[in-house]
Amino acid sequence: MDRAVDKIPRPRDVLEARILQHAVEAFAETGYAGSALANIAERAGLSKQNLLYYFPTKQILYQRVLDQVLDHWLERMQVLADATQDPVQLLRNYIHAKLRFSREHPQASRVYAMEVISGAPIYGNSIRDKVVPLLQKDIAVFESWIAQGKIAPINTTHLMFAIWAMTQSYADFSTQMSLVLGHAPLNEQDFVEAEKLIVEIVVARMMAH
Amino acid sequence: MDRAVDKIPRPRDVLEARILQHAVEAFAETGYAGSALANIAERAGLSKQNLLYYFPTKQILYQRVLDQVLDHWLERMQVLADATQDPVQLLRNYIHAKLRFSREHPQASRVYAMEVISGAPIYGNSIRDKVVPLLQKDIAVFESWIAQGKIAPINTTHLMFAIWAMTQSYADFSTQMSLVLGHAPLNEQDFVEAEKLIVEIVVARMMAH
DNA sequence: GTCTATATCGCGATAGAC
DNA sequence: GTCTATCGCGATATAGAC
Repeated sequence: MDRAVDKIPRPRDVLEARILQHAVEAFAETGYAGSALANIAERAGLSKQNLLYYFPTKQILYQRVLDQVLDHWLERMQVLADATQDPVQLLRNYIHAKLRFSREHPQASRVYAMEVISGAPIYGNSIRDKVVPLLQKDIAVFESWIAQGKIAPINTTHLMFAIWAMTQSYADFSTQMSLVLGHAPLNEQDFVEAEKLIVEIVVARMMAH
Repeated sequence: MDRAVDKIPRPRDVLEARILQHAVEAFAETGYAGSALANIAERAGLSKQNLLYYFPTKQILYQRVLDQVLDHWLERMQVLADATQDPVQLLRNYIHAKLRFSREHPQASRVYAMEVISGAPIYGNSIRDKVVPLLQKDIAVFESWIAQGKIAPINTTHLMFAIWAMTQSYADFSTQMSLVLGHAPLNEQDFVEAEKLIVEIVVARMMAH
């Protein structure tokens, strides 16, 4: 019976969600050490002391932020699991999904990127346990396609790195891209062009013989 | 006459260089706000107060670090300027040079990446004045190749973004790559495989008709 | 759960002797 | 140029009233 009640969002849940949302923004803009709890609390509309009631330490808040980022991302990246479609279409869907995430949640991508660039001092264990197995699963899918002769042989691990890098960069390096393109922020057309190019160069190699 | 004397590295120059070197490492590991001057000074073997004699403020030190990173990088990236070679070989050289930089100076790449991801709050003007013109010049080279019918038509700007992202990621995301590959740090063979794949997928598209 | 008040600390930066 | 000493600030975190 308690379970039934738990399904209704209590004030605590919505408040925690609001704090987490503003924490993502802050960490993306100024990093872990550069973000002040007082500033995050102010954005979320409560006192710093009150924020510490919900998240006892800064590090716990940070880990919860990354948990949410990762859960959200992993949920959206299950595209390759659908084995009913052909490789090219699956890869299109995969690139599309990853680019959409970069467009719709750039701050989430940036917080994760900064953690990895810093050597993942806090979140390394979770990356090893949650992200790496998923990447390896996707790499295994590529391998099976090659074994079945559906695509040309290729180094699947580095292909995955390449796809990851190209899609991720439209969130992480959007500042630099905007300076090159002459407008900010990146718009829908930029992402359409990006997807077109990434799909093209990846598919061109996959179909090569 | 004074000039002749200046060519001999004075103690000040070598000390500043040593400080900058350790500052790059610190900023790459913990970011701007997360790095303490006392820690950088300790790495370099002098007192915090003494460090502040050479670099009056933390921000000045940080900008000098980025200046050095960029100068070094721009110097190495003049590959496309050589118009005597054919496009494919030039592009190979370009990718090779950028990957070498990621391998030999990963910390430099990471400091720059974190600054860009954060929205370039401190170094944005320098990026606009020094990096963007260079990228646009390289993009113009691609355009000329297309105009001359040497390579297949393609969105050159996003092709540049793609090459940048793929090569850059071998410095910035090496922590995650090491977890996937099962060994750290990345070794020479990893970079050979990376270069092979990046060249393949880019060239495959360039030669497509 | 939210508030006021405060403890405790590390940081960047400065002053001044030598 | 290097040293000792210290200022002033902002940070995380805690204590306790309501």
